[in-house]
Amino acid sequence: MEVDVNKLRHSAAHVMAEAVLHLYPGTQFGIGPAIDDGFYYDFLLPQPITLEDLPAIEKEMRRIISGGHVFTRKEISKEEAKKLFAGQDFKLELINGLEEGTISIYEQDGFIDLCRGPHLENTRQIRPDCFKLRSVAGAYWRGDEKRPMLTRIYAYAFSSKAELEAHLKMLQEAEKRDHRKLGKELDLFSTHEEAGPGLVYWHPMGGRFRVALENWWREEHYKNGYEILFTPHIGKSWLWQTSGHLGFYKAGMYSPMKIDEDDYYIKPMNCPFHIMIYNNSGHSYRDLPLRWAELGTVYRYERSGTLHGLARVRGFTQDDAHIICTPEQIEDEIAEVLRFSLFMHKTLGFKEIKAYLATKPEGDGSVGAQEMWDTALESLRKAVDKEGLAYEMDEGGGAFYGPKIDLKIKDAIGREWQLTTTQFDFNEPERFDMTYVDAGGQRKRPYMVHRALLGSIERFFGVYLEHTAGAFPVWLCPEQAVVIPVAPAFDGYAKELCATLKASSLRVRADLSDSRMNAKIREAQGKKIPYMLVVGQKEMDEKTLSLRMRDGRQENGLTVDAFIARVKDLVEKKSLEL
RNA sequence: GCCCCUGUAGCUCAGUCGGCAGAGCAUAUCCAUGGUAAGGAUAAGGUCAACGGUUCGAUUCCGUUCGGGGGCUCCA
Repeated sequence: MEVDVNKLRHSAAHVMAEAVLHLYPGTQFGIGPAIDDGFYYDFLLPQPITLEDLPAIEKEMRRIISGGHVFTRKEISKEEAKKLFAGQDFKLELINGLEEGTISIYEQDGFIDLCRGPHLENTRQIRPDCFKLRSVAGAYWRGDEKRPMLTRIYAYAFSSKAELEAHLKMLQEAEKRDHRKLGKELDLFSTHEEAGPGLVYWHPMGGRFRVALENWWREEHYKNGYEILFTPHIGKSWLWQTSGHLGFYKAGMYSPMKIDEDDYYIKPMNCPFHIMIYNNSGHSYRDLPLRWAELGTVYRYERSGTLHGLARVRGFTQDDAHIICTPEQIEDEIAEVLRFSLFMHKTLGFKEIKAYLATKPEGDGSVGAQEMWDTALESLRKAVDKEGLAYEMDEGGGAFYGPKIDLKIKDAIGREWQLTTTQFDFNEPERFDMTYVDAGGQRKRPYMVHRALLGSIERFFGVYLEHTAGAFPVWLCPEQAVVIPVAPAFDGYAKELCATLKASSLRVRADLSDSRMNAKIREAQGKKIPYMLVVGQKEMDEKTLSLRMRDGRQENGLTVDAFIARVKDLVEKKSLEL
């Protein structure tokens, strides 16, 4: 029988709480909700527990489940609830936050928990083989780091064993694709604790990928009416004071360095520099829109515990741009950014893309007239509609300085990643007094929009490594081909072939090491090189090559020209095929 | 930053219930005339993350620091 997976997860969480209480009397209970792939429960335990304690909890859960206990709901008064949960400080706090008349409790096997429900009818409906305790983690009570740290136990749970197994398999696949692992295996990048954690070193092969990507990025930006800027890495405190960053972003910035009595800060963002260029001269409405892009490397303080491979680092290069335009232009400009972003994602092979629209935060901390927020939001909404994008609203999720729209892509194994972000800025144009002269000779305040399409080059590289499992499309491959002679006697022809291909701008190398051909093929397969060009007597005589592709397909007797033409065509089209 | 786990050769990992540290891959040298995912031999390679403590003796036990991993918070 089909059971509601959310009910199941939530019910299993209660069972886990009961099991934990049996094994660790005196435990205080936090909350235990259902999540995307299972559930968790937060506890304040009388003693620390580790991964090794999970099997015992799981066993106790199975014992409880097999008891066939009924989940019963009861509605009680606030007063009763307080009595019932006496000594459970977290529960009492929750109860205090609830309205009288809305308090319900659920009981199974004598274990009572404060809960809105709904739940399954019987513990037996939780199949013993469709959940699995995953991990222990610290989690602050109500996500607030000033509150006590509870112990959270995570679990996977699905309505069937098959689904659980499929999920575990996906996780295994994710582990294989882990960009940190692939980065090491393919010798693409590294970080060095002794030289500073969270700072990325791009190795030669990672560098080739980056150059190919950035060259394309620049080309497309010029095609799309952008200009490319280069700005300094540090700026005097005046700049950050004026922009407001020293007020609202100080925690993300590094301590200043002193140069000739002035404090200079390394940049966490590129925007103030772009504004300096804007304010360097007067502007007419005829100049607008201005689209100014920069692959700008910024540095931001991230707490040590949050650093993660290429996904969260302390120095990264944003594919940043600022669009400065008139109110009349804003709608077209936003639509254009979205269109450009979708074009890039699709070229890179991402098919599913979703938008998230964040609106004005509650309270009076935000800047900009209500009218500007409304115009901006309207343009964002129209743009997503125009592109036929699915979107979700994030009410109150915008920054204090403007609404934003983020795009998330789905990768090859179904995970979502945020790459593109587009944010209105009602703050800096004001603070820097940016103006243009309109058709009537009036000085007006322009709109400014920040946008990053790939987000940061570092994070994008990480995401793309996981998406492709390291098997990049030919146009982005650090090494597109490797020439493999079947024996040392053919090294000469291999070198000659390699030189010819290089002359045609292919990224290629000849493997003249003293390994045997089989080992060379294995090595090239491991590096996910798309083409292995095997050459021996026959190829040397005929001036051809034997082509082995990384997907295992093979074509013999290809002429050199035919091969070059084929690769050039794929590169030209940014094809995802081999 | 906080909670839990963790740190042995370039990489992946054994191991020492406290007694001078091991394998495979990679590297170097030599042998090998080889046709689509590992040919063979030899050698070299580690102050067992750092610092402090307990001990006759610590890589092993304890503590601190610094990394790494899973989370919390934040975000590109």
